[in-house]
Amino acid sequence: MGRRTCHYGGVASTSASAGVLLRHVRTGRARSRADLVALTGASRNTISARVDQLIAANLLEEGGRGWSTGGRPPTLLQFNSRAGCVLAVDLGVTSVDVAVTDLSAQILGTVGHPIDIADGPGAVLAEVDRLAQQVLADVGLTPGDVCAIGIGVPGPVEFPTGRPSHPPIMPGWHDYPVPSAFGRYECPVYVDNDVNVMALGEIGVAGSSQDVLVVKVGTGIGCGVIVDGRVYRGAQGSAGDIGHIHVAQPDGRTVVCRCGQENCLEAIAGGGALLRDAIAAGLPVGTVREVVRLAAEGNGVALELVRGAGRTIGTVLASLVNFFNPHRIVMTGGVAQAGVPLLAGIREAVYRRSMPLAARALEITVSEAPDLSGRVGAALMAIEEFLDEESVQALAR
Amino acid sequence: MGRRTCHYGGVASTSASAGVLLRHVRTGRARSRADLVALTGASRNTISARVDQLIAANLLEEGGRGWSTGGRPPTLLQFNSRAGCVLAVDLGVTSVDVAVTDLSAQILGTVGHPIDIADGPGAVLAEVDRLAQQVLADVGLTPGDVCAIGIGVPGPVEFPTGRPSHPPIMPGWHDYPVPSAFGRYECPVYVDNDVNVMALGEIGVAGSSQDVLVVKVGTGIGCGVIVDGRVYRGAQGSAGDIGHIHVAQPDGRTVVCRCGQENCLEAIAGGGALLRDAIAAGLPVGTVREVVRLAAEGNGVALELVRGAGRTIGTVLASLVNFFNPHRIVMTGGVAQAGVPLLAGIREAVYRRSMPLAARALEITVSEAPDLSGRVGAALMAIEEFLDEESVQALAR
DNA sequence: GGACTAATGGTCAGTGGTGAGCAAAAGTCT
DNA sequence: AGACTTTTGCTCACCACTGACCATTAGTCC
Repeated sequence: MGRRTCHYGGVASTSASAGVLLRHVRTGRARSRADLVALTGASRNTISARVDQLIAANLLEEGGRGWSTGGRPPTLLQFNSRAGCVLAVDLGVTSVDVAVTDLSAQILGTVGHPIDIADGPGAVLAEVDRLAQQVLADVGLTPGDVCAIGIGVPGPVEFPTGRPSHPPIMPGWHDYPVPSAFGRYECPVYVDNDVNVMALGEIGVAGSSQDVLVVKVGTGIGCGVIVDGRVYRGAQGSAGDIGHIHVAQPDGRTVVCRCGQENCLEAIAGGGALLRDAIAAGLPVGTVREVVRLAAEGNGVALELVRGAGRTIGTVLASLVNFFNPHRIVMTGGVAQAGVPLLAGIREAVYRRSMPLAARALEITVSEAPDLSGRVGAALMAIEEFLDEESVQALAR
Repeated sequence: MGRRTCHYGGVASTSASAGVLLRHVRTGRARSRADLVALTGASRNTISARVDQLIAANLLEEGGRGWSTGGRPPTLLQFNSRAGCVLAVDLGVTSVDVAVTDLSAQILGTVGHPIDIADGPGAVLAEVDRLAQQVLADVGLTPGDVCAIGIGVPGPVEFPTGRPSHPPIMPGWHDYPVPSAFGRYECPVYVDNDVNVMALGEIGVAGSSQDVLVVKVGTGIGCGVIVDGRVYRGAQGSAGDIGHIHVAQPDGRTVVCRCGQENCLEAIAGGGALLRDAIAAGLPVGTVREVVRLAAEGNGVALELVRGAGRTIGTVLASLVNFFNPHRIVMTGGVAQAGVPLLAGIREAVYRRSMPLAARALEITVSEAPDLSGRVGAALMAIEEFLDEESVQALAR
């Protein structure tokens, strides 16, 4: 999601734009026109007119009456999440997942396929398109029903244009105009870094104006930074790149990272490192997923490996907690599926080394569906951006 | 400065509020009405009316004609920085500096005095008031001329109320309503953490919408975090508290910090540590200031100590650069007066351990006046907040 | 049933910003 | 000198939002 600036001037500056109203209803902050009046401070008049517009546009529905608080009960408003659908693409290094969701990011159908990101944008995006057609057909929809497309890719992206920007692990993708590959859907295409996308998925429909870190532990380690409910990107768009932060090994060991540096966080505690250490410990595993499963089954060695990774990640997060003082940290990605042992290691390190003021109220959790957050986040990104543009159009009418 | 939210609705939502126009002129982004039209997108009509209001309020002045670009030359607009004055207070642990500045944060007069912050708010603020009266008299102004007061204090502050919040090194100050001590000035009083205040001073008149870290190395080490030109505070307002981030000592030594933890950044590389190490190395010094002076004079031992501190700070900053990807890092505080050797150590560590994408364009500098940035920042905070409130009033008329 | 209350709809004058159009001022370019 | 350009001032129709007012609806409370 792009940094949303305050629109001064122009059509979008209205005190209660259609997009804002929609967001209030979608997030459940508002259930009636009266709620919207209270939330936005706009006049009943304005709200009424806008809500009528949104109902006419089929984006809102009236849904019966609510509880009375002494007088006439409110007419409940509902977001019509079936007003359209979006394509959500979670592009990984070795696989891609494509989902069709409704406008509430509820997954209607999904399909995955192994790929090699290094095959380049042409081949990979053709495969994505094939999967999209397949999953659309599965749920009985056509390309014409797609309102927007959201794509998360494993590398930095110049968000406004949807072009990857010097991605280290996506050879051949630099500056490729990803949206152009979906021209035939005739709808907006939003592309962002997969971690940013996941972060959106974890904070839910944007709006919780909080400061959150979403840490993805997969093969590598990355972090989505949410400042006041919005994705923070930094100067070059590389904020949250915590995988190559230097970590001191207590035993003085040295591990060389794929980036060439020594003792990077992800070289010690990432999924690749976990697999390597599990094999070295004699566990019968061939993938990270298997290590995580062993830990989930209670295998002592696997448990200790995961917990150790958590501790290492926790030492880095402890520093970031002091610096960033987030409300919440959410763990996601493949390794996060291990759940409890990872969390235990992280909490151990964070609570030991962060300042009490910042750590006391800090919530550290694991994503409820680490394997889905990429798709859900991509869908949410597409929905949020789409509805904002839509709202401007609604106003223009 | 408080997190400035996007004002939807109400009087302040105008596309080009007086405060915004003023800021454009003050920062030099706009020099004429035409510039303001181009910058804000508002109509000529609106801009003209607003500028007239501001001129009537004596906040803007017309100042001759500018260069022609082919047609009629613009009438230049100037901010009238003599329309009032502000009090800027830089409250330290062992001393306080009070300055009177004009509305451009130009210092008209200043005076300092040793204090002990532990004497509590009553005694200390009485002393501040005495100094304020003195410096006002020095420059021929009266309390009635003061438009606003800005105060930086060495601890966390609940900004909206101006009350310190569990400050670890300000015994007796918790929840004390600092602004109430300046009631007789009958003007708004803004209180914030000294590091946040300094950060404001370093980015200049707010508006450079950039992401910046302002690192203060005094007795302790703290960091002001600027996100998109605004102070970032985090969940409990303790963001930027990097002094107690854990640092691995290469030689395995252990240093106990005043906070009780081991190997905190400021216990190894703060001013106190620098003094301790300088004395241990046999240098004839009694204060941090003297160590810094020796380094400035080219003393080899002092130089190496400062550079070493820089390296240690740099290892922490390297992690933060990866995570935060700032445009710029500015060093300030007493130790930063050492300049080159400190910077050399920091750059050495940062460029070695940060990701190239984030480090390449990163600017690391030393404040131009580390000893003044507290006062200038406090003045700027007061001015910015005051002019924003003023602008709302101007609109109400 | 009657009084009260909250949610909503509709009307209408008032206000503030927009954008177009006209005019004047004060330069540059040929 | 005359054409052109840019900046600024002024007027006016237009539009969106506000706030006041009145009316209706559909509940609760007594």
